[in-house]
Amino acid sequence: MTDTTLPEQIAAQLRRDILRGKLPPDTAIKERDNASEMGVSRTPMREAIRILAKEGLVLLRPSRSPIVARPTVKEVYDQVVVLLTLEKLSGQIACKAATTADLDALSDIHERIAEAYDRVDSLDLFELDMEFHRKIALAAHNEALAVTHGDYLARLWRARYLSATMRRNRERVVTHHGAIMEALRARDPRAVDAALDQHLSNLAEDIAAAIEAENAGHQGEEPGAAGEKRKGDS
Amino acid sequence: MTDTTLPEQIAAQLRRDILRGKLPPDTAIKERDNASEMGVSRTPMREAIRILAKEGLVLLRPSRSPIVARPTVKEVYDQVVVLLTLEKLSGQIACKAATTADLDALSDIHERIAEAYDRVDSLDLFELDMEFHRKIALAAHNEALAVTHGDYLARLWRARYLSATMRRNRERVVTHHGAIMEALRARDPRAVDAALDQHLSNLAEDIAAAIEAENAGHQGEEPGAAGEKRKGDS
DNA sequence: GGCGTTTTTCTGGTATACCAAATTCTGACC
DNA sequence: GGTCAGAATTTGGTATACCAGAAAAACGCC
Repeated sequence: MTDTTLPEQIAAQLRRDILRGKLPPDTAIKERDNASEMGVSRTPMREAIRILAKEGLVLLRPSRSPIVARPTVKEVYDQVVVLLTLEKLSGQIACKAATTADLDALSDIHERIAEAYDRVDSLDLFELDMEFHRKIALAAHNEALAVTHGDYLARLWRARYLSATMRRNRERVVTHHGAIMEALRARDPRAVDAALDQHLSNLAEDIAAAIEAENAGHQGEEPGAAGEKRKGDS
Repeated sequence: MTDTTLPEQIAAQLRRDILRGKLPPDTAIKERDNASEMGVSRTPMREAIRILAKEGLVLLRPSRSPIVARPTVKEVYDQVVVLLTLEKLSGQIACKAATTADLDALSDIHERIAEAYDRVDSLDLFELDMEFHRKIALAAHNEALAVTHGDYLARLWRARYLSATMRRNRERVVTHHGAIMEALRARDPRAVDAALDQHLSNLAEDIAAAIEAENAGHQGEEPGAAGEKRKGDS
């Protein structure tokens, strides 16, 4: 909350640019240029970059320009594993700790997603989906868990955005969300576990496919190569 | 670790001060004063404070001096729950992914702890213990998991340090670590799960007791900013 | 003509000066 | 004497100027 802080605003703007593809992977984020371009100073821009670095969207290198991260399939998959674990933990705790208000809020988001799925922009839809998952973590009433879970959600934003853009699975998403909700309302830990497992396992596959597709496309520079750029095309 | 970056150094220094009690909870960290006191500028001090804030050691308030965090019992307990979950996940994955080199490194730390337990300073011992748990996460070869797990380890440093200082449990710690190691060597997921569960559940109790004890008598804070003086009774 | 060295430049790191908001102290009025 | 308002001080937020290290380009030597 209190997202009126300047570095947060800058970070949000950059985040959208990255997610929308305006700043593709490997793009250098020069704090000086970006700062003057956005009409702010280097100091808040610097902090904004750190925020994005913490989220894993940009990669900080010593004595080098930060660049937009190009996560490997394994990295993303590993992150999904952690996200799945955290969300399952949230579900388990939520079976005991969730209030009816929590569950109602979850239902509300669920219905908004079902209603808006075919209508809104992918990115906006994504914020809704993220809100749904965030509410699950919130329902556990464990702040540390909610924060860390939220961090992973943010980190996986781009990957999930890619997967969601390349093939929207309305039925699957809505059905899965419904199953999760039902299990939570029944306060049945095993059912929650199963529902989350299925939902996020499918997500992992989609994301892996999306990342593979994206990385297959650029085929140019890869990690490890020092100066292997446009050499030899004269 | 080659991260000799200035903000990291400052953060490390402040971290030790906080853990050692030189900066007790609720102490204001005025970036201006601290900066000039340590002979650096506000900029790196500012970043250092952000690092500690991310670790949960200090609390950032809008338009107010950051203060050393005084976590409640519930907050710490919640964090232990997450740590336990992450470490159990690490153990599960490590049963398949760990190399013999990983396990050997773990054994090495284990023996160093057993050998040094009654000899070294609590804080130094703690870094060893932390290294043991970090190695477990490392053995899963999942970077995101290792990083997040490491974050929680760092966040719980102070609480674990308090608990370890107030009552050292040599037998328990060494025995538990041994059990974890054996289970990992056997690559038996269930045994690993049980061993970690037992170890960290006990830890949770100890930590809760330590935090409660500290918060119970926190009205008499300021037992000496630079040195610990037992000026209570007698 | 190729390769090594030097110089130039670009970039992030650090220090400092300025600004705005908030808290607190003080003084006046009720 | 208590309380509220205003001014000054404190403190974090922001902008900018300076510095050091590294990459790249250009020049010169082999």
